[in-house]
Amino acid sequence: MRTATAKAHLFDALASVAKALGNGRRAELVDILAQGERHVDELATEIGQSVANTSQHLQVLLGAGLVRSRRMGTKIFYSLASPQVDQLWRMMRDVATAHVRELDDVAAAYLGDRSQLASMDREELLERLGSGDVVVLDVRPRPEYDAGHLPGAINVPPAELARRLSTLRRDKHVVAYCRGPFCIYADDAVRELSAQGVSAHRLVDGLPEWAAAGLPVVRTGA
Amino acid sequence: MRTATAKAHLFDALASVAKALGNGRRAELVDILAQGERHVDELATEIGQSVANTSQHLQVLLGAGLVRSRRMGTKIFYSLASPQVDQLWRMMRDVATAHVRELDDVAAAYLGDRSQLASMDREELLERLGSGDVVVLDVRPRPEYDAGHLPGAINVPPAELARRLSTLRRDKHVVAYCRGPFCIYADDAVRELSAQGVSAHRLVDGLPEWAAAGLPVVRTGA
DNA sequence: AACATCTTCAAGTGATTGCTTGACGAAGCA
DNA sequence: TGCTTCGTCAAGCAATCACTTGAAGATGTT
Repeated sequence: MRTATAKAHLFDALASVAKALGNGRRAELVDILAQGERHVDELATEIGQSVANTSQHLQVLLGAGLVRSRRMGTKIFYSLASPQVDQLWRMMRDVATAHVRELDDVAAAYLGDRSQLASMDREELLERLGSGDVVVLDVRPRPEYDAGHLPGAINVPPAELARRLSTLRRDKHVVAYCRGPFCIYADDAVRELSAQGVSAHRLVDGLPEWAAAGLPVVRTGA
Repeated sequence: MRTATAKAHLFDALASVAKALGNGRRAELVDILAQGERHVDELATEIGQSVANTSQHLQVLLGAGLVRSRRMGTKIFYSLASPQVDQLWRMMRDVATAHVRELDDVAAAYLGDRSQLASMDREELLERLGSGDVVVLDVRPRPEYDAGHLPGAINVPPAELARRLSTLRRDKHVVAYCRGPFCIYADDAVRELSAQGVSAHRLVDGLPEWAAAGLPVVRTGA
């Protein structure tokens, strides 16, 4: 076939998207950027890597076209190139959940035992929001909350969990959410609240899934 | 964070799916397996690699849980682990189409200029199928046709194109399809037919997209 | 202009990847 | 039992990857 190498190049180009996503640190970055734009320094802290290494991972994502960057003063903010990328990331997670052998084990090792953790899905939360006896807790870093959160949600960043949970009113039912199904922040909040005798549930999904379902999202600035 | 490495392991596991897809040869394999199960020897020929190398790529896909294998006599057949994997592959292609810079160029280098090529989408084909003046041509290797094809489609494997196209009846309108948007077989057929003065169109998508749209598919054996 | 902050770049490292070659294992057939 | 076919395994090699360290750019502030 005259075009054998051309065909190879084409499929290499198609696979380049997966190649860019095919690294744990870059997957973490995409998971964070699915919440909204962040600058390099924050991202480096979030994924526990050096700024230089984080920057290089971001260059790889940039090269594959999965993210954009824009400069704001000395900081450079990265964001997903489109909602399509978020959708791809979520589907990849679903496939991993369904098909990757060791996923249950490593998830349990990180998240702990969720079987004792009260959870709630979107439908139930929507119902109970109407009755007004529910407080929604956004357990993500401030910039992610600002970039978009559930209507009426209160932000309690993970770093402030211990300090602020005790000040929460105890007469209402608490539903906590964070980044998504593999994010531990809401788990921690629910465990802490339950230990204090507060009725608390974990929303099974995070903000990206809520937004992808076409449900309303509030932006702090706007 | 006590769980920093546990978190890393979790995201490594999630990224393992993308890692498995992140190679051009493996992407080709998935694209072929999306048509139906095939054995190693055929797959090696299709992607133009040695059997040993193809086998190793298949082991990687197997390790990530993206494919299954079953032995039939001396042959071992591989297939996608679930329709979800096909869906992921299609979404990845879409993201690449939208975001990978050089994709247009490498696609053009392999596929040639499609702007002069008459094409037809699913809706139009469905309409015209009712009127009965259309012949549907399945331009894929025989095993893929057998694994599932459009109702009433005639199989003309790529290797037999030149020999069989001239025998086709010329009083009907021909619509050719193959594996999907980046498959060249239908292009070749349409070009050849057009050169012979036969009215021919290329279905914009392939069989997997047809099946994913919930449209009827016929299996040869059943 | 000098300095501080944030990010990228460049070079170097050990580990992994993609391919080759040749040997080995498993099933079917003579 | 020996032969054939089909696929995997093992070793080896060049190329790439993920991370580190230290220097260099770019912007904003003093």
